[in-house]
Amino acid sequence: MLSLTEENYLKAVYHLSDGGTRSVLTNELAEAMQNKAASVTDMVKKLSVKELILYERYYGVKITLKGKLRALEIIRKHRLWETFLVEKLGFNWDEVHEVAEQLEHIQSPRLIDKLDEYLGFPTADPHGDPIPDQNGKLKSLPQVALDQLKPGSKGMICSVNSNDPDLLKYLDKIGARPGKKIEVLNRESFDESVEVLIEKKKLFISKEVSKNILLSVK
Amino acid sequence: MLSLTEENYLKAVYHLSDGGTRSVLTNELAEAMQNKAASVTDMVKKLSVKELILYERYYGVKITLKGKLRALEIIRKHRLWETFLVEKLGFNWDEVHEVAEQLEHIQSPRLIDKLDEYLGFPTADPHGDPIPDQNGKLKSLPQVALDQLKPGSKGMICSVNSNDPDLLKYLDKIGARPGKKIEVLNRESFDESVEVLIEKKKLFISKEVSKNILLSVK
DNA sequence: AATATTTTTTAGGGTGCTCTAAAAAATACT
DNA sequence: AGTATTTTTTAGAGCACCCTAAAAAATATT
Repeated sequence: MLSLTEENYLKAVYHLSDGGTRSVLTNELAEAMQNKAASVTDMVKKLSVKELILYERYYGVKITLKGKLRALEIIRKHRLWETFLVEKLGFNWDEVHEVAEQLEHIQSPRLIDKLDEYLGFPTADPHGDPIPDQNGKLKSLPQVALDQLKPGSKGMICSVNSNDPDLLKYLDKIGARPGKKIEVLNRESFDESVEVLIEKKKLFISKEVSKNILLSVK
Repeated sequence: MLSLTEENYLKAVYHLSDGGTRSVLTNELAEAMQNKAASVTDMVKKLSVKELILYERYYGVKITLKGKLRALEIIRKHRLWETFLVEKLGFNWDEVHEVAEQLEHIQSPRLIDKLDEYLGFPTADPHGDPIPDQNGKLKSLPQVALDQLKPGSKGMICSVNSNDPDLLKYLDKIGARPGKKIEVLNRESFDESVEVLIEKKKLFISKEVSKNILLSVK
């Protein structure tokens, strides 16, 4: 049984390590959790006793298989709740993150499986992020960030790599939602902004923003 | 902003005082919260500073209007979630209490209003208990416990005054669910058990159980 | 390579909620 | 009324999670 705080730390480790690929440093985790480094050191020791992460003094942490599965359970809940909020309750996709952060900690395997069924076993949440199944399996297509694509490329927005409400509102306003087709027209050399075509409308997207838009390309 | 613990204490005070009618003693609250009396004393001091209850040393606590409204918000959330679990997710009415105890603490007025709307603004939860509206108003009909009724009386089960899963399962098994019509046939003098008719079936209900079945009678 | 800087850890402390043991107040008993 | 019992409160302490300040280790600079 993990405390709410432990769950949040574990999730942060998972995300910061890109799903267990990289090691995560103490200060990164402190930044993400909005805590001081000293507090992080305490917590990672706790999680490492529980074998959810591997902790080596001065070298940060790696998530274990056990920890990864536990983190994926939480992410599964988060993304199912987000889907529920948008699909059933009529929330906008840019308004659900905060509430889902609370709902993801509800403890009841039955609830989450029933919710999954009620939603028709969705494989992606409203932001396009894949929803892990009961076993923690992710159905993820390869994704490329918009700032990596050459002019001429076409693809579909499949996820937005941010929870910043302002960014999400902005993307919503310009029509850059998951599921939308997008074509890269041109890249300006002076600021690396990119000109794209979304639903027959031309628009410019800054380098900063384009890094957060993930596409699937054929 | 109340902590999870404060919310639970406040709710207990509301329930134990029958909605603010009676005073609640420290030991009652300790029993209800499964804590020691000393811990209760600490907490009631906190809640009384926040003006949610009136606390007088050695004489227990009374809930204030402010406290009552706050408690009703939590109860509203609890009952709306229970309704959701039964109506939408297909839970049985005897399986929802525990999960609703968690869900009731989710902080998001928008969520709860949307949920209310999604459920069609229900006025009673699956146990027949009234759901407070946004202003804390309860739409409650006068209710009588089954053990108070004379043979010959007819009524409808409108709520079951217990969260004991075993009792709820038992009532579910014998068909004594909220909404069911019921007629009192006879009362046995030796053990005060009562013979009733539910959906054309005769059955005996013990004194203990009959105290927890609340009816509305014409 | 020695020194300066940055990162991380340790040490010690604070708050929220819980406990036990002892003291104080209220209540019950003779 | 005076004593015994029950209830409640106070005092002091523990655990989870957070902090600051100082020490230790790693890294960067000259």
